Amino acid sequence: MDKNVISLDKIKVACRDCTLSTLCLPMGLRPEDVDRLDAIVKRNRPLQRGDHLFRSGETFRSLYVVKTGAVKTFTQTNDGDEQVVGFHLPGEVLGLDAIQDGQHGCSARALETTAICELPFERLEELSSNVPSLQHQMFRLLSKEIGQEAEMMALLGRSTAEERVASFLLSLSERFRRRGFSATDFFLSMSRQEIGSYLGLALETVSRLFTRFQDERILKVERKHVQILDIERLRNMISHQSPCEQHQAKPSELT
Amino acid sequence: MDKNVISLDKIKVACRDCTLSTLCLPMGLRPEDVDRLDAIVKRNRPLQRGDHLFRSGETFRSLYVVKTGAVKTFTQTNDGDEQVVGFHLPGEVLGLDAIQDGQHGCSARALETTAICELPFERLEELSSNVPSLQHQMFRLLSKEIGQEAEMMALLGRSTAEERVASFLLSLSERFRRRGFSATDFFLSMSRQEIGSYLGLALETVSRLFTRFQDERILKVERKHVQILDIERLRNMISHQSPCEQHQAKPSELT
DNA sequence: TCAAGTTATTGATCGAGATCAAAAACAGTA
DNA sequence: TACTGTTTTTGATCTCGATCAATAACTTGA
Repeated sequence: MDKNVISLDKIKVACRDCTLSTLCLPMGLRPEDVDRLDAIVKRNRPLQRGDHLFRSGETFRSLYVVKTGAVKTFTQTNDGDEQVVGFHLPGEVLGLDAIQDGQHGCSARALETTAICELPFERLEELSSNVPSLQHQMFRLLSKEIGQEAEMMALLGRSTAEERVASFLLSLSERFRRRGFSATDFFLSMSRQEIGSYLGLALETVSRLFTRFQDERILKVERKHVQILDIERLRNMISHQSPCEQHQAKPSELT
Repeated sequence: MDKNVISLDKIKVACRDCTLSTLCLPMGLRPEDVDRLDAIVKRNRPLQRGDHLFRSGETFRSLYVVKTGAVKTFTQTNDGDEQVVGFHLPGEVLGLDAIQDGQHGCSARALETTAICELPFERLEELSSNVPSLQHQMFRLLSKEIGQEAEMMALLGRSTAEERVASFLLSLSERFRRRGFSATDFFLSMSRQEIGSYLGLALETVSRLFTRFQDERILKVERKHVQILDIERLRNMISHQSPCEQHQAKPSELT
C-alpha cells in the first residue's frame, strides 16, 4: 500500500519537472505554457506487460506519451497474425495516425510495465490555438513522425536483412542514449518474433543475425540483453553495403 | 503569347473555385476562411517534366500542393541511385516531413508538366493560430500522411511482389477516381524503374507482373497506358493471399 | 522440483525475386 | 530517314531469406 503510493508519486511528475521534457512536447515552450500543458495531462496508473493502451478501431480521444517502459503498436494482417508497426520508448508519442479519422488504426500494448501520460486531444487542440509555440511543437512532432516513417519505408524497401537488424539496433541505441541510458548495453523488451515482424523478416533470420553479429564480435547477445561491442562496424553496415563512395555526413546528423 | 496568358489564367484559380478544394486544405473551412487561406497561396508558373520543386537539404519555407500533373519525391541511397519515396497527384501536399527540422529531407521533381500551389509555412502557421478549423485541418493532414506511410510500411514489410503491384495500381485507381478521372483507364507518369524503386522491387519484376496481369486479363497495359479490366481480382490479391477468413470490411472503408 | 508452455537457436531445403544479359520498342533529333 | 539514347520486355541463372523441423533454453506455476 505504502509502496504503491510512492510508485504512483514517482509517476505523477509535473511536465516542468519531468526528465523527458526535452524529448516530449514541452520542448521550446515557456515555463508558463508548460504549466498550461501540464494542466490537461492525465496520468493514469501504469500498464502491466500485455495490457492494451488502445485497440484498433476504438474512438480516438487522446494522444499518449510513454513515460517509462515500452509499448508496441501493431495491426492485424489479412492472414490473422499481427504486424508490428512501431516500438515506443519514453518520450515518444502514440496515436498520431488516429487524428485523421477519429479512430485508432492500430492497437497498442505494453511490452513491460509502462507509465503513460494521456493528452486529451480536444483540449490539446484548444490549447494549441492559444499557444502558438505549442502549435508549432505539434506540427514539428507530426512532421518528425512522417520523416521517421519515410526512413523506415526506405529501409524496408531497399535493405538486406543485415542492414535492417543493424539499423534497428542503432536506432534503439541512439534512443536509449538520448534518454540518458547506455547506448551500448540494454535490454530488448520485445521478442525476436516482434522484431522480425517490425523489420519484415522471419524471426529465425533475426536470431541468426544476432548470432552472426556475436560471432563477429560486433555484439554480445544473451537473450534480451544486448551489448554493442563495435558500434562503428554496425554503422558501416548501413552506410556502405556497396563498394561505393562514403556518403557525406549532413551537418544535421551531428545534432 | 495569348495562349500563355490563357493557360496561366487557368492555373490561377482561387481556392474557392478550385475543383480540388474537397481534397485539399480548404475542406471543412468556412468560405471566409478559405479566402484568407487563398490570400497566402502563391501560384508560380508550371514546372516542366524533370524540373525540381525542391531538393534534399534545401531550407524549408513552404508546403506545396499539386494542382495538375504529378510529382515524385525521392532520396539518394548510399550506393548513389535514387530511392522513390512517394508519388503526388493533384490535391496532395508535399514537404510535410520538412517542418520538423526546417530542411527538406527529400527532393521533389515533376514527372510531367505540373502546376503547384505554394503555401508559405510561416504564414500558414500564423493563420492556423487564428483559424481553429484550419489548425484542425492541418493536424488531420499530417495525421493522414502518417497513417498512409504506416500502411506503406506494412506493405513493404510483409507483401509479395504481386500484392505490391496490385496495391499500387489500386491506390492510383482510387486517387484518380476521387479527382474525377477514370478509375480504370489512366496513364502512368512514372517509369517502371520508379515504380520498382517505390515498391522495393526490381524494375524487371514490375514489368513481368504487368505482363502477367495482362495475360490473366486483369489489365491491359501498353507502355504507360493502363486499363484495369478486373478490379475485383486486384482487390482479392491484397485481401487474401492466404486461404484464410475474409477480413471484415471496416465501415470507414465504405466512405 | 518437476511439468508444461513459451521463446530462442540451429539446421536443411526451397522458392520468389534480384541480377545479369540481350533484344525490342520507342523518343528525340539532326 | 537514319541515328542515338532511353525505356521496356523477355530469358537464364543465382542468392538471400522464408519456411519447415527439431532441439535447447528459459519461464511459470503447481
